[in-house]
Amino acid sequence: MGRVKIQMKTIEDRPQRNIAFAKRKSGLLKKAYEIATLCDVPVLLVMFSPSGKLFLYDAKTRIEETLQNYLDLGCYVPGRHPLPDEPYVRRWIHQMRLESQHKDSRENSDDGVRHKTRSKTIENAIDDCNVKLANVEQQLGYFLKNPNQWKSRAEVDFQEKLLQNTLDQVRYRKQLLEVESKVFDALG
Amino acid sequence: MGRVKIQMKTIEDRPQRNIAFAKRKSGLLKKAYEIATLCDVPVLLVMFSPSGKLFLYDAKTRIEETLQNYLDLGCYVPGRHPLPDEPYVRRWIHQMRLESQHKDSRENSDDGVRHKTRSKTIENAIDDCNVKLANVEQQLGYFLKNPNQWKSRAEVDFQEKLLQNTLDQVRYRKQLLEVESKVFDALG
DNA sequence: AGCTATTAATAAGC
DNA sequence: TGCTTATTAATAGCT
Repeated sequence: MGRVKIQMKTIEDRPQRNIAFAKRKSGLLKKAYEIATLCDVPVLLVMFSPSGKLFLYDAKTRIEETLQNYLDLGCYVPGRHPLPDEPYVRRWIHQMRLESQHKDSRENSDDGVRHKTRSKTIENAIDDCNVKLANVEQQLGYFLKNPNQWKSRAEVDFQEKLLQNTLDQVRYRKQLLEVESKVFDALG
Repeated sequence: MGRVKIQMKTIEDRPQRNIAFAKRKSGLLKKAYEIATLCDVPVLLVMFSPSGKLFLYDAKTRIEETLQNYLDLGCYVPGRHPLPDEPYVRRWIHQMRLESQHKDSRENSDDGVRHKTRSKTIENAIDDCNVKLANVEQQLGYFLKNPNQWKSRAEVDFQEKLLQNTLDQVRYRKQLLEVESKVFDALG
């Protein structure tokens, strides 16, 4: 939508490409904001400029908003405020999860076919998934807690193995779902 | 850009909201594709429909392409670590984000030369950390707000993609460290 | 899922 | 870097 129609291929001229990125970046961010606002849905947008700079848009969910507020109010600057009440946060997160589950079970209008009636097998698979989730959270927590240790080779190796392990678990989960899905379709 | 101008607030009528989402989703995906193509930049777009269905657009990053060959499977390492401490993690993320913003305000080169000239410096390693930070934050946020959505195949796929991405980044970090190490040895 | 009247984004130019 | 404007592109309301 400019003076001329342009071809959809990489703009060779670097300065021109940077200009196009700058213009379209703001347009894309605006569109992301608009759909998130109008439709009340979570949206995440990650872009890198031609020079490698990171640009993020993250339409916050209630959970993140409230958690962020909680942190901003009392716990942002280390040492300036009492330590955060972690048990409270955990209870609260748990509550939000329950509400989210309830919400999901009520709404099903977009694609109609998302989940058929759930079998016992799939119920068990969900339990299994929750166990994996806890495991993943543990590992991710370790990963997040030790940013300073990314400096040494040994620790990077360790992080790599942890992540590989987690990835393997997710892939295993996917395999399970594929098999279960086939069985479920065959039976129903 | 319709018959009338609309207010930027959540559309209350559910069917209308779903229609708006469907239309704008395709528009946003197209825009994401266009900026990725025209400007040759990595773009990741994640959306959830009003009913919770996942939509993804992921233009391959250069880093992922480079590391595509680097895929040798690691071994199983069971992790025994304390539970993640969300408040601490979020404080840390917030702090890193502020530092990153401050850093960005000092630099404004967007000319596509940064990668080459600074590829082996500590400063670049810090940039790399900031990229990791953003991704890890998204992962943590996803884990926190979508634990119950691991039921569907699409979302497990998404988890896999996120984890693979993080793993690739750690491996990239390892490569950097190896190069730096060699340079250091060569100089001293 | 298609169709237009409109509004919105943006390619060039300044 | 940012503003202007001729054009193209997206989309709100209808069908």
